[in-house]
Amino acid sequence: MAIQPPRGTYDIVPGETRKWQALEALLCPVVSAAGYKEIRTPVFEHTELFKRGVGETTDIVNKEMYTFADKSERSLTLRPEGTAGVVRAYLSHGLSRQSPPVKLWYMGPMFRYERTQTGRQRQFHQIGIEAFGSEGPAIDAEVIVVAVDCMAAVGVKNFQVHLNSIGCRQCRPRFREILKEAIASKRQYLCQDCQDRFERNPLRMLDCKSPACQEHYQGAPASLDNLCPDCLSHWQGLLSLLAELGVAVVINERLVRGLDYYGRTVFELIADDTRLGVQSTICAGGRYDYLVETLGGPPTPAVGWAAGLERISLLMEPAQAETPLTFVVCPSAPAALKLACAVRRAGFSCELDFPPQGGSPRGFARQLQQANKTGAAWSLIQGEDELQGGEVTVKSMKDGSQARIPVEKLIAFLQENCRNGV
RNA sequence: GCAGGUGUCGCCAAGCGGUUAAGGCCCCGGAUUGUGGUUCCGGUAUUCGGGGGUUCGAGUCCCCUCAUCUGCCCCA
Repeated sequence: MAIQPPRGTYDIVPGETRKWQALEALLCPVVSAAGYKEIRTPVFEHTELFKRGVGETTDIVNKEMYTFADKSERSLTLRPEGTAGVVRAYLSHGLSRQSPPVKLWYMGPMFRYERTQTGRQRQFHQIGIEAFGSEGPAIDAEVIVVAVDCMAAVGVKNFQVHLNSIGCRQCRPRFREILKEAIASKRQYLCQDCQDRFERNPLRMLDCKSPACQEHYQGAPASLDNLCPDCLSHWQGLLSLLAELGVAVVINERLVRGLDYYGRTVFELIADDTRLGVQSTICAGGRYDYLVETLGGPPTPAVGWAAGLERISLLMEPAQAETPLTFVVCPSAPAALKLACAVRRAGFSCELDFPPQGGSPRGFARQLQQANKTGAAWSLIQGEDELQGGEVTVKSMKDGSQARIPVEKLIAFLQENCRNGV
């Protein structure tokens, strides 16, 4: 084939759209039940929003953004994640003046200029929730439980909840220094990336994938041991709430997260499944108490997460094909369409035959063959005879039994014999 | 940005320098112009991702390019 979609993008074709519809249908009730309201924001924003929101030092901003100038030379960027835009909208619409907490959810495409591989593409989809205005650990716990419930709703089972606290404005700078001091003597043995991180973002050293680096970090100080009293009590409060709620967590003091705006609680849902390729994180989030302020709003504590729908989709079974309930078999195109429309308006799905390109109308047997191919449960046969007498023959495609009834009784017949529409 | 793998019909796939490019599925048509699912018959690639080159001759060898996959980095 000559014509391809751009690298990293893909079409969701009819065989797969059902799965996506199912994903949305399954997830939406979970977040709604928890009181989150859907918000839809633009897929592109001012570049500056992401630079300030996500952080200048992050890879996302440095090398992964789809940035372009519009015809008025404004610098715009296809959103690489959802939180910055949601916070912007939250401020744009004065939602910060609503009684807290303000709880929002979103779902849609995100864009990151990366090399593609299993579980990673340039246009991908996320669902996420954000809770603004509550500081206590209870809202952290709720947010995490909603994530766990979402996985249950879509049938994803093999995952762990990794959890950590990386401290706040008070204690993080101090911890950063403690960490640097502890590592300083080993600095020359670290990988190049970690040597850079040492200056720019020391915490990121801790989740380096290099086994050699990890060796050197054995026994390195953990943020959990260096929390200020407030952060410590928040952390302990969260742990006991999650225990109370029966959410098993793995305390992972190496968990840091890539985005600058996180503080205190950070967590990831990590799946163990080869279908994800080398990827494993299906949902990630945390607290970002300074982001609203950073973007020009009032100081507002906030916590949320985003989950990758493609990755979740990889863990789900293929959806069942869609099949019409009935299929009209009739030599007269106008009569066939008329009958099909009547059936459809009564709430039953109905298909009929259309001649292929360059072909002549299909004969009786061929139309029945089409009916069979679509998987229809019933054929509504209206040949010359039936048309004459204002009748229709209803044939079960399952057992071949059939009955000839007046057309007026067709809807009643379907209502009686076919329970749930479809 | 880096490292490997792959690219022959809508899908799977043979072919590995020599006249007209297997096969299967799907699709289309017929056997069967009022009864499907089985079966049988027939049809569908001037062309092998694209461009150069080597050769009497290339899908088959070489070079470049594009796309795709897997991994690194990073992330959902």
